[in-house]
Amino acid sequence: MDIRIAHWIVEFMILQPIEDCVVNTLLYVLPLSDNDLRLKKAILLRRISSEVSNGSVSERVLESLERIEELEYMEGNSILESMKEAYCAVAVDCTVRLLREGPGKRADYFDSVKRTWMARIGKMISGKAGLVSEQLKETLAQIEATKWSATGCQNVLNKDTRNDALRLLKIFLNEAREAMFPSFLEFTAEKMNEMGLEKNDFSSVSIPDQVGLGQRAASSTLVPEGDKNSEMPINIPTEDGKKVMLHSSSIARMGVDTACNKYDCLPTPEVSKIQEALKSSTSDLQTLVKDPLLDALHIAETVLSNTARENMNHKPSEENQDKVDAAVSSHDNEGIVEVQAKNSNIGNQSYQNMPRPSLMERNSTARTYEWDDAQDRPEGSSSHSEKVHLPSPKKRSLSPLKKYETMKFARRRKTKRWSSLEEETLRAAVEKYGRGNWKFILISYRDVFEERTEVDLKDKWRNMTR
DNA sequence: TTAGGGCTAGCA
DNA sequence: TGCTAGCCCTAA
Repeated sequence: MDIRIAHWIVEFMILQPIEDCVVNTLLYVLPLSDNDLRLKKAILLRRISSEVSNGSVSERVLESLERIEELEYMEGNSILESMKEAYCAVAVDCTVRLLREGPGKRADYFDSVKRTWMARIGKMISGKAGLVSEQLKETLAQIEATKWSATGCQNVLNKDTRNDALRLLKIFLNEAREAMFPSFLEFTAEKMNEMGLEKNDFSSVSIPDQVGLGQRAASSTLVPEGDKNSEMPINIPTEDGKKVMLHSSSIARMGVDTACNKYDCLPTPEVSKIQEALKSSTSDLQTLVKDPLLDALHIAETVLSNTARENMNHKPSEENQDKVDAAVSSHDNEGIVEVQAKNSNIGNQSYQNMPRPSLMERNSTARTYEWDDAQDRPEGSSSHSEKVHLPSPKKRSLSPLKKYETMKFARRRKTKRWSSLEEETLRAAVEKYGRGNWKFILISYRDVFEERTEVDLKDKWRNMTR
């Protein structure tokens, strides 16, 4: 699948109220680029949102917030105040949680204070990171004081830090989602609706390869280096038969200013100059280099005509074995089937008295040819000396010994019994996702079904339900 | 990718 | 020898 399409799908799905395992599966199976900062941010927000919906707050949320802060910094965006507050509240809750778990965890608490506050946040303050607020500094001082004061500890314990963290995280998530534009798919659908396009018109929307990955965000920093001058349009047909060209940068601008609806490729003098230079160098190249395709076509025609002539002059041999050899040496598949069928009928009497070969043997016998790049024609052969020779592979029959070697590689997998864990997982997965989604189930529980295929899952379910 | 027919290895 | 779980092949 095209990476751009994968990004559009992930970006759209990640904002939908669907289960995390579906999102995880999408992230696992779809080809994703590492350049789309917007998509990264969406994934991090989704991760935080999942934790919040589960009512849990962990240091993973802290890490996600820090990574979002890095992305915002890379995009040149300012940090939301709600994000700073949420970060502070999550840090407090992560630390106080250990204090609440009893005296036995007191050592862990001080360790957490050291890890979460002294190291992580202290480093951020010294580095002037965007998440640092006055509130955070004050909280740091209070937390540090609890290390030496019993009353300080009690004050911290009296606070409902969990709810504070969850509440502030929710506020931040709402603001962050509002700050982000609609997903590309939603945005495109909305724009097409505005243009009065029918649903069926989507099929006629052409999306060229050069359209960037998630490049519709406001900041031009989302466009990877090197792609900034290579924007290609998305052609969207309108009701009157004309086509509206949406450029990735234009789409980005539309995200900011939807009143702007006329777009073109960066009409700067520099771009025009480069375009002219490219056109000039292309024409120079065309005059210097002869297109090899024409020669290739000519050679192909010659080979085809020679082959046809050769087939017309071919005389069938008298012996049956020769018929088989002819079939083997022929490049015409229909010829192979036909002559093989004849041969099997010819030997039918003796064949009936023989034990029936296994399916594997039958298959390997029927297909026991191998490709050989070696030229089979003797050097200096007068009949072929004037023909054009291309290094094409040829089929040749194999000796019985060779057949056995080939069969060895097509041997059955060793039977592996299903463990109770595999059976239980399969049963639960079918209950959850339904029968028939074997590939999806396999990917979702790859760690359980380590050496299984989707067909194995299907077969096992068939056995279990017999 | 899935469904279903058919084959095979392993076991009682 | 018969049964069956697991595996393979092929059509859709």
